[in-house]
Amino acid sequence: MNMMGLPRSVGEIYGLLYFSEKPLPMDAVASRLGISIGSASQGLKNLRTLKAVRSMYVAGDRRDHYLAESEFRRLFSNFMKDEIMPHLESAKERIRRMEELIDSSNIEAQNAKFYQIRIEKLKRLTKASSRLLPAMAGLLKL
Amino acid sequence: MNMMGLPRSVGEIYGLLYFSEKPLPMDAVASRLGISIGSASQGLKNLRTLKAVRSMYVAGDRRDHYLAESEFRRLFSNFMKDEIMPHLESAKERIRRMEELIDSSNIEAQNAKFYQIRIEKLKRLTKASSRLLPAMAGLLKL
DNA sequence: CATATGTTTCAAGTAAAAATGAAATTAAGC
DNA sequence: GCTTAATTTCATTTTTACTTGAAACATATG
Repeated sequence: MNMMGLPRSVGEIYGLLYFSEKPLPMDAVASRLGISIGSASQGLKNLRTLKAVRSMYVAGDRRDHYLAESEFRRLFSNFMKDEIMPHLESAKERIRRMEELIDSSNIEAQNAKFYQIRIEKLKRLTKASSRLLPAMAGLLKL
Repeated sequence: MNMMGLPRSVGEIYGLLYFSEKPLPMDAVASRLGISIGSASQGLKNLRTLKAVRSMYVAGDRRDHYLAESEFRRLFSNFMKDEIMPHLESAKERIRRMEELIDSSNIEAQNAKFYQIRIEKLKRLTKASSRLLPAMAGLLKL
């Protein structure tokens, strides 16, 4: 979770649900972890957005009950699609703009050459990432 | 850098050096980025630890001069080796201890079964990660 | 060796992120 | 449609992370 840029508490919520056979209502999560229901609500919202948990109906109980997505392969591929890929695309866009800037401004030939080489490396990196990262999800045969 | 758990300023230092043909002394980095020399010193220390920059001697100048490592493949594999792999190992260790705990404590058979399945998934994840992540560095032919 | 220049360290200050708690909103059950 | 339980939202507080600046340390040079 830390790697995914989420607070510790969100990791704790996921961990609790991952090791719970029954779906848990929010108040149980909050009291078990000793956090406020406000935090629990926000944390669960984050996890729902990532599709790392889903809420389900439990007969005879008004409360939402939460269940962890336990297929890491699916977690990973969702995260890739929703978080990493958009970043990569915006990186590509920024690199493109940088390139234009260098072409249009009158930088000395030697410096321009250097910048172009560095930009080329960045382009190769983003390209390789776009290729490799989605492939990884496929390789994760868990 | 964010993904690697480093502050923005460290990313800025690396970015500046990445696009500098000449190695830069610390005070140039600090003044160019508008940060204190204390921050610059710490940031460069971080980057040196990651082998993302190296300092070099420049004739006739007492100051250390810094140059960015521009091979992403090398950056990636260093990061993998020094930061990711140790984490993975400690994760494996924690999983092992969890397993022992379940075996030794008298949990009802049905629950124990559930925990074992979840732990099995974690083990497969760490195993796959140990296999895939280093392989990625090799695939990064940039 | 003394001085000046460059660098690191770290306590204190500042900024950013996360948690709380209570008010607002939603919706279930009667 | 009213009541009440459940949940969300958000201003405030708390915590954590980052930056600064000054002192300590290191090292080159005369």
